[in-house]
Amino acid sequence: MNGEATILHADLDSFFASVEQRDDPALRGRPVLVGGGVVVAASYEAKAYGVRTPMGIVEAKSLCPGAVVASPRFEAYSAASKAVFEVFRDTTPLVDPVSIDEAFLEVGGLARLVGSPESIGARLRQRVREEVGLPITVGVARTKFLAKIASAFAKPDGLLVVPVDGERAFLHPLPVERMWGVGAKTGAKLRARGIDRIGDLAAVPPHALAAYVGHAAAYHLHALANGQDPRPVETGRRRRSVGAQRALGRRPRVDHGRAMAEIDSALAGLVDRVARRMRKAEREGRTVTLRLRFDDFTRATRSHTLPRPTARTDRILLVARSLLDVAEPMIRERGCTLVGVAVTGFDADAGVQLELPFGEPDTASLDLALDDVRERFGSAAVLRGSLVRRGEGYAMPTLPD
DNA sequence: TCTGGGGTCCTAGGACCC
DNA sequence: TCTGGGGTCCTAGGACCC
Repeated sequence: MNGEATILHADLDSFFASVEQRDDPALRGRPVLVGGGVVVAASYEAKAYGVRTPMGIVEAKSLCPGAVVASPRFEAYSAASKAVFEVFRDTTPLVDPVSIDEAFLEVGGLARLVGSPESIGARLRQRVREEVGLPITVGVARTKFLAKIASAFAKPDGLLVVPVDGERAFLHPLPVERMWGVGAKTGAKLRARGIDRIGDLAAVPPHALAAYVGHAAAYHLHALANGQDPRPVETGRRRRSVGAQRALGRRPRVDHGRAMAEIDSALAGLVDRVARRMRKAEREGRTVTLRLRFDDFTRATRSHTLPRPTARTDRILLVARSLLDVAEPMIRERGCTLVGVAVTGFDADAGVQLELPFGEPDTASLDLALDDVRERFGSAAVLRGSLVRRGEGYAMPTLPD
C-alpha cells in the first residue's frame, strides 16, 4: 500500500451554484439556489441559512427569503466540468473521476519533478480558479477515503493535507456520518448502539458490526475507520448502467387511460435518450429496468433480461412497454409521479465472450482465453466461477475487481 | 411551488443446473 | 424412498452518493 500522502481529492464547491455566480455577476455574494422542485445546489451564502440539498425550493426560500432561484443549465455545467477535468489531466494522467464535479488524482510520481503533493494541490486550485473561474477544494492524504474526508473538512475553497502520522488524530474524533457510505439509516443504526464517532466505529469488531449493517458494509467501514483503504486511483473505469427518468408531478387521477398514455409517451422519450447515449458510448446491455415512483413517493422497479445485449431503441422500448403493462395495476391503484428506465448488464459485466467452439472446452483453449483476458484487463485477472454457455460461445461470468 | 436526475453497490430469495 | 451441497443467474428492493 502507498505509504505517503500522494492522493488528491479535488471537489468543486457548490458546483452548479458557482457556475451561475461566475456567469452572472449580479449573483456573486448573494444566496443562490439552483433547482426546479428541489434544490439541486445552493451557494455557500444560502447554506449559511441552513439550506441543504435536496430540499424543496419552498422550504429553502422560507429559510432564506433573499435567495435567488436559478433554473439548472446542464450544458453549462457539463462544459465547465470538461474544462476543469482538462486542468486535472494536465496535472497528472492518473485521474479517477467520481462525478461531474470531483475526482481523485494520484501525484506520487510527480514529486521530484514538480514538487510536493501539497504544492501540486495549491497550484491546481489556483489554475482552476484562474482558467475556469471556479472555487475548488483539495484534500491530500495517503488513501482515497482520507483525501475525500479531508476535502469535505476543508470546504469551501480550501486545501488540507492529512499527514500520515496524523491520520488517527484527524479521523477518529469525527462523527460517523462523515463516513463515505454512512447515510441517514446506517448513521441512526450506529448511533443507536453508541457508535457516535469514527473512533468508536474503528473499535467495533467487523463481525459484530455485520449483524446490523450487513457483511460487506461492516468490513468496508471497519477498514476505512482504521485508515485502511486499498482502492487505487484508477483511470478508464467504465460505466455500468445508462438511465433516464422524469418526474411527472402529481395530477388528479380521474382518467387512468389518459395517465397511462402520458406515462407511455414519456417512457418512449426516455428510452430514446438512453439508447442514443448507449450507442454513442458504444455500449450494449441485456437488462432493462422500469422505475416507478407512486403518489406516496414509494418506489418499485420491474426488470427483464434479454438473451443478448442491445442498444437498439426499438428492442429496448418493446421490453420497457411490456414492463409497463406488468406494472399497470400498481399504477392504477397508487398513481405515478415518476417514470424511469435504465439499461444494465453490459457485455463487460458478464465477463468476456470467449471464442470457443461448443463442446467441453479443453484446458489449453481455456489457458489461451485467460491469456487474452489478462492482456485486456490486466495481469490480476483470474477465472472465477465456471464458464457459462452464452450465444455462440462461452462467457466468463465474473471478472476480478 | 412538496419532493430532480444521474449513478454505484449490496442483499436476499427462488429457479435452475450439476 | 429420501435427501444433498455448491454455484450462478435473475429479479426486486434498499442504502447511499453527487
